[in-house]
Amino acid sequence: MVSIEKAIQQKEFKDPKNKLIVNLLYTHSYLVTQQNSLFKPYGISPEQYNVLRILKGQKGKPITVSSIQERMLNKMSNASRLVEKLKIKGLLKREECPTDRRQVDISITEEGLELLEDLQIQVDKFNKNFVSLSDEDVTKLNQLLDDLRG
Amino acid sequence: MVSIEKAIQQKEFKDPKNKLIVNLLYTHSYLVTQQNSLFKPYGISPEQYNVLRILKGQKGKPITVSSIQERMLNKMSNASRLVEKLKIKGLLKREECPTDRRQVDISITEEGLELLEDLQIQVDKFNKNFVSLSDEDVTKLNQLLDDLRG
DNA sequence: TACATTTAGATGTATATACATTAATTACAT
DNA sequence: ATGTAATTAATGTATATACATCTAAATGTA
Repeated sequence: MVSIEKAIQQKEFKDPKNKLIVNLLYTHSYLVTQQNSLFKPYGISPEQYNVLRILKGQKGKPITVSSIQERMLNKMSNASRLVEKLKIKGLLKREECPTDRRQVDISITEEGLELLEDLQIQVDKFNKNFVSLSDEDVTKLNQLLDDLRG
Repeated sequence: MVSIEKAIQQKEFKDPKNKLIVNLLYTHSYLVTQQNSLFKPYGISPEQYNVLRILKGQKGKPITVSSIQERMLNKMSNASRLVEKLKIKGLLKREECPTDRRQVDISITEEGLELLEDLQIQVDKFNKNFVSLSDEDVTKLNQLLDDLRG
């Protein structure tokens, strides 16, 4: 195991709370770097995957850009631009909302669903593999992260 | 407390390991959003702060760009560009390394140190405030994150 | 020495976040 | 009904990551 102290060549932390902030930032970066490798062969980014997952969860029912935004993991994501990228790739379609012409109805295409079919399997595999803690530790870690934001 | 399920409007997760991945991504985003507000008045980004901290830790001894890179929280950071931004702001200086003309000696300026003086206090305050868990829970959380990468 | 290899740093491009602003449309209040 | 406010999505700009490529300089070897 590579300690953070070693990874960033810092002798020690001011206190455990400061270390926790660094630990979160470092662990996130560690995760995301590996996620990128996973997604790369599929031609989409983790954020674009997030959008596709949201669309698939709609089970055919269209959703607006702002609703996608609200459901994203990172609330600062720019759903409008991510949607545009995915549209160019043919993974979703955009239609004018009939009841409100400001809104746009977004839904996943057959191609989008096909891409997810394989990719989701790989993501699940990756997640299972990445998290090699005991069930108990996973639950505890989830709990503590929830508490941290509490 | 806002559960992730509510925050991203997802009914449930496939399993706790999948939830943990999402939890990490979501908690990170939650943290970074608040960090950005903290740094904004100081005119530097969290990443630029990371560079300045590394330089301050050198206690006057210059350091190369690649060494900065190695010590950064996100190993994919582009230290060369971050250094350039900080140089423009007068917070660090770049000097040609006498023993190897490929390398560049970076060191923090008096202005950089002055900026850190106040900012570090605010960062410590923020961290203490952000992490409102018990000492025991902080230690446990640090441990579990370490294990996760183990 | 001469040439190939490696290393350090800079730079180009694509993607994404952060935040402000704009245009079009809808809702609301008078 | 009309003017104002609010909402939706798009867009502009700055910062940063991700990854490839380039140049200059150092290193290593025949």
